[in-house]
This record gives sequence, structure tokens and C-alpha cells, in this order.
Amino acid sequence: MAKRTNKKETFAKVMIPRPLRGFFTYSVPDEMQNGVVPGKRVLVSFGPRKAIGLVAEITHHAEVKNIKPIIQVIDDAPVVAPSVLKLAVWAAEHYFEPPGEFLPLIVPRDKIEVDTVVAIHEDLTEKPETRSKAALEIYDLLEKKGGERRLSLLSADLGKTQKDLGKILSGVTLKKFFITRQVARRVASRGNTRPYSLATSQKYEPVTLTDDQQKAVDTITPYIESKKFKVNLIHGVTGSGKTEIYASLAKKTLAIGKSVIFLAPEIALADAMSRRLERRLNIKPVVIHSDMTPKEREKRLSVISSGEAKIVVGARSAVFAPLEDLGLIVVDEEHDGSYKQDTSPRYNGRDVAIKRGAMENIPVVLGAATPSLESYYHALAGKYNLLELKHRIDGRSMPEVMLVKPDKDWEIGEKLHSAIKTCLEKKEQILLFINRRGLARHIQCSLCGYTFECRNCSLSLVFHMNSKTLSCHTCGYEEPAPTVCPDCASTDLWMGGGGSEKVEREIADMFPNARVARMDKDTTVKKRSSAKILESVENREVDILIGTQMVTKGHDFPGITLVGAINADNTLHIPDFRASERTFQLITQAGGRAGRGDSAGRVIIQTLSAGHHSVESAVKHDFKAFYAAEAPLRKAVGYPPYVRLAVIRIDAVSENKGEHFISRARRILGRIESESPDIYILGPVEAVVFKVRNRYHWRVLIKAKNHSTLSWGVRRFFGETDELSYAERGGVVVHCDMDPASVM
DNA sequence: AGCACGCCGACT
DNA sequence: GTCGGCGTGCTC
Repeated sequence: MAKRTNKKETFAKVMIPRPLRGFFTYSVPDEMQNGVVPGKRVLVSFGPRKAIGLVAEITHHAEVKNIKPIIQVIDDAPVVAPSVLKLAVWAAEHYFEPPGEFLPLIVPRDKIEVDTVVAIHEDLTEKPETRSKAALEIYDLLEKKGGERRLSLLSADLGKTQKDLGKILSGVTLKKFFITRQVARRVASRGNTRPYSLATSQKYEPVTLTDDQQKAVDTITPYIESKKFKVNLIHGVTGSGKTEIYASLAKKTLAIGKSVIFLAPEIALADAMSRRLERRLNIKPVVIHSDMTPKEREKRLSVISSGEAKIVVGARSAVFAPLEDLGLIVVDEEHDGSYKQDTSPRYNGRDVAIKRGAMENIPVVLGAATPSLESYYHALAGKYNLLELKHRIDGRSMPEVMLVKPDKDWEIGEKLHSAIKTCLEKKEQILLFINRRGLARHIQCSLCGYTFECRNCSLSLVFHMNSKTLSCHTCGYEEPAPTVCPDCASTDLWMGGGGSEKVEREIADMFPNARVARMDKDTTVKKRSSAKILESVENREVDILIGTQMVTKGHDFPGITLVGAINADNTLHIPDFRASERTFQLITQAGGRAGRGDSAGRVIIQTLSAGHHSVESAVKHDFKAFYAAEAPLRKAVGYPPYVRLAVIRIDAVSENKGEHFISRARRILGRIESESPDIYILGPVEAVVFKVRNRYHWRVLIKAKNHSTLSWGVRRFFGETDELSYAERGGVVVHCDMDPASVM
């Protein structure tokens, strides 16, 4: 309980690693006044148990009652740099996400999980009937082992000396600490770790910049040298050499003793970017992303925070890399939707990068062949510098693009078939892009019309030939592929809507001697499997690469001269405000994979929407034409970049419980809308996929002129719904998706 | 999330 | 009796 004293009382706002919105306030005991500092970890009571939290801020007022004191300060010095902490706090508030969800991005996970670090004997000395299950389990485990070992294992894990631990133990009258099984195992297996080495490469490749490239470098360099925030959008057609600009800017940044963060939309591209930068700069970047063991990640982060690493390359989470002398952030393929994480914490790596640039007063570079409408809009408005690269390097021409109608019976139409044939004869490589996986998207009984749907979701099951299953791409449900209709026992099952497996099968029939690789979610589950496929293409062990959108992203395939986009327009009919934008990007990016080597490229697009502006402008490689057609449509309907958007996702166990909550939500939303003339609310409406994993989904779109108004509206909504009791809410879960990548 | 409590029915 | 399943409430 907080005591009233004459002196101003001190409180700490703490980030707790739980999915709960908001910070938690604790009082700072007198003897800890000097020890409690933002960025340090503290041990605190959390409900009936303990938690490790991170101090975000020191304040002198608290809005909640029943404030508990901090039990113990864990660290001697902050474990998170002030700039990174500030950024995470900003992100939590901006995206309405639990601050604790950002903790694993800025602190090694095992350093904040109290459950796997310590369980406290207090539990066991209290009334036996209130002992927690976890404590009992640990007690049983450890009673059988030696007592002294516990302290040394614990000290190893917390990185503390046994003397320090003794102090913690006596200071809070804790009689014993215990360690769980996992930690004991992890600590026991801890071997000697070799320091991460920043080996330099031997194959340094200096380059001469083109005039356009040089101009971009000259424009951005002053911002680096004078430490000034500015967003610079580099709009360069595919193959125009954006990487050379990045490398050149990185060099300038390193020259003044500063460091650089590079972001790429996905792990494979981050790796590729790292290799290219290493060749240009003679320095090995440190690559970080979420798909590494906690130990490896921690090792690399410690190299970064020590100041040893000057260049960090990674996927979106690398935007929180603990570089203290940052001089530049580069976001490659800035338009890519995967910068927005679709699970909590829902943040956009590109936008957080821009915020970090603003906070640290350094320039940010966004690069893209197909900029997002948002970024281009800001560039036209003069808010961002716009730098254009209109030509491919080395005078390579843009690929010739041809539109053809899809064939009724085959995925590979006649034109595409003959182009593939010619290519194979010339020993050139081919890329076939199809935007869905599996063999058939729909299966229906030809006799009675029975359709196969997922039992957990409102979606049809996809037929996969290799595994001989029907599978749901949303929840993962699988059942054996049918041979007869379960309703009428007819064996005449119609399969429609081909995917990557169908294309693979047709290719095998049409060109039995061609060496074929398929790259989609099904063939890349294993670690490094996508890298292996890409290597085999690079080594010319593959003639035809078939893949879903993962093959269109930024990869450099010098041997590919023909790109075929099969049913390129099926993204066009997705009910989402970004459908056109995404179609334009996909076609342009897929086409951009052609002719990156010495031979000219050719692209064949099978589409029924030849007249649509996103297809038409992609054919001409004309982003400006696309923007000119798309922007007014967005403006007319009120979508980004003309308004700020948030999607409220409502998720219920049953339709009834959902409907009940929806009627309350509707009243609350109506009030919010009437209170501000600048807020527009659409919905709640059923989500496009209403039922997912046996839960029912609704969406509310909230639009506003600017972020602060939007933020006010969302805060008002949560303010009222959070007040409702569990029973009133009916177990309905509500999430906010701020600045969403899609409204589905 | 993760936990505890409390209210049920089912079972030694 | 009492064990356990799950619906509810709570975390500064």
C-alpha cells in the first residue's frame, strides 16, 4: 500500500510480460530510490504471484489505488538503452498493444520469464492448501537434488554472483529460490560460447554509381553527416541498383563513426541483403531475426549493444536493435505488407523505423520499385524526399510484358506453353508464379453439388496431392482426400481453382525432361529449405521454378529470362482496400524477376482483367500511372493515405455471444462518432471469413483525419468496453489493428 | 497469458 | 467425501 508522506512519493511505470493493455504502477521504496531507473528489471508482486518487469518511466503520481512496492531491483545497470526503451513505449501506445508484448523484442526472453527463472518458496511456507501447482512441482523436483546447486544454477541464469543473490534473498525475506526443470536443463547444457566474429570478406567489389544513384547518395548524405531526421523515398524500378545506394550511404555513415540498421521484409531477403552488403563494404553485418535460437539471438544482440557491430540487418524486429550510435536506417521494399506483424504486437517495422529516425534525429531511407500509396503520397506532398531511378543498371531493358487470357482447361495456357518450350531449348530458366498452393481450391460433387468445407472455419478445403489430404489453409485442419461424395457416393468429384501443385503437375506432363522445383509454404517448412531451393536455381540445377508469392520478393535470379504469372488477377477480387495495390505490386515484382542477367527478360501474364488499371500499369512498369488511377479512388471512398485507419477485431466463441456484444459496441461507437466530427465508423460487420477456428469474427473500421483523433476514438472505445465485466462481454475478445495492412 | 477460485457432476 | 472440468475474475 502507498503510504502518505510529506515528501513526493516516487512511482515506477513497469512493463509486465503479459498480454495486458497498459503499464503497471509500483511504488519505489526509499532504499531503492537511486536503484530504480528506466531500463532496469525489477521483481514485483503480480496478483498472487511474482513477475519480472522492466521499468519504463519514473513518475510522482499514480492513477490507481492499491499500489504495491517493488520487491527488488534485479539489475545494476539498465539492460535496455534509453532510445530503444522509448521506442518500445511509443509503439505500445501507438498500436494499442500491451507494452509487455514488446518486451521480448528488447530484452532476451528468458530474462523476463519469472516462471522459468524462479519460483519462490514463500508459496510453500504459507498454508499448504494455497500452494500453487507450479511451486509444488518444483519443490518435488528439487527436494531430490542437492540444495546448494540451486543457488549456483540460479546465479548462472540471472547473471548474478552468489553474493548478490544472498542480498536479494535476505532483503525480501525469501527463504529459498527454486529453479524449474527447463532452466536447470538449459543451464546444464550451457557450453563455452565463442565470441561472434566480424570477419571481413576477401571479395570486395567496388562499384561506380550511375548519375541517378549518385544523385540519391548526394541528397541523403548531408542528413547523415549533420544528423538530421528526414525520410527519403527511393523509387527505383526493379533491377535499378538500390542496393548500391544503400551500400554507399552505409559507407558514409560508418565513416563518421555511426552505425546502420537495414530492414528487409523477410528473413531470406535479410540474409541476401547481408551478403550483398558484405561484398560492397568489406564488413560482415550482424543478421538478427526471430527465427534463431534464443541463445544465438542473445549472443548477437550483445555484440550489437557492445558497439562492436556497426551494421545490423534483419526483418522487422531488427528495428529495435540496441545500437547506440545509430546514424541511418534503411527499409528495403518498404511497401511490403509483411512489415506489419499480423499477431500481437501488431506493429509496422517501417513506421517504427521512421519513428526511430525522428527520435534519434537521423535520416531514414525507404526503398521500393512499387512504393506504398502512403509513402508516395507523403513524397508528393513534400514531406519525404523523392529520389527516382528510372533505368535498370548496365543499360538492361525492362522486360517485355504480354497479356493473355487464361486457358479454360489448363493452368499453363498456349502462349505460356510455347514460351516455356523456347526457353528450355535455349537452356534459359523460367519462373512461374501462382498465387495459391495446393492442387485444387474447391472440390465439389458433380452429381449433388456437395462442397467440402472446413469444420472449424467458413472456408472450403484445399486438395493437396502430395499429402493426399484436404486441408484448411487458415486453421490447419486436415482430412484424407475423398474418393467418393459423402452425401451421394458419386465418384465424380469436380476440382476447380488450381494452385502450385496443379502447375507442377502440368509442367511434369508437358515437359517431362525439365528439372522443376516448387517453392511454397508446403515445400519450405524445414529450416533453410527455401535457401536451398534458391541456391539450386542459382546453380542452374533447376530449369523451372514454380512458386507462390514468396518467389516474387526481391530475389535476384540472373538466369531467369521468362516469368509467367498464372491467374495474376485473383488477388484483385479480394474484398480489401489494398487489393488493387497488391495486385499491381505482385505483377510488377514477379515481372521484375525476369531479365536480371545478361539476356533480356520476358513476362507473360494470364489474366481476365487486362483493362484494370493495376494490371495495365504493371504491364507498362508505370507506378505513376497506377498511383494516378488508384489515389483518387482511395480519396473518394476515404481510405489511406487520405485518412488514418484502425480496425477493431471482435472475436467471440459463439454467434450469440458475439451478437450480444456487438449491440453494446454499436451504442458505444455511435456515441463516439457523435462526439467528434472527424471520426467515421463503419460496422461492426461480419468479417470476410466469419468463422475461424470455431470462433466468430466481426470488424469495425474507424477512420479519422489524423492519428491523434483516431487514437482518441480507439481509446474511448477501449475505455468503455474494458469497463464491462467478463459476463457482460460474454468472453468476447477485442483487439485493435492500427494502420492495418488489410481490413480482412 | 496464466492462475486460482468456485460451482458443478461423477466417482471411490 | 473429494477429484477434476470449465466458466469467471483478476493482475498496479
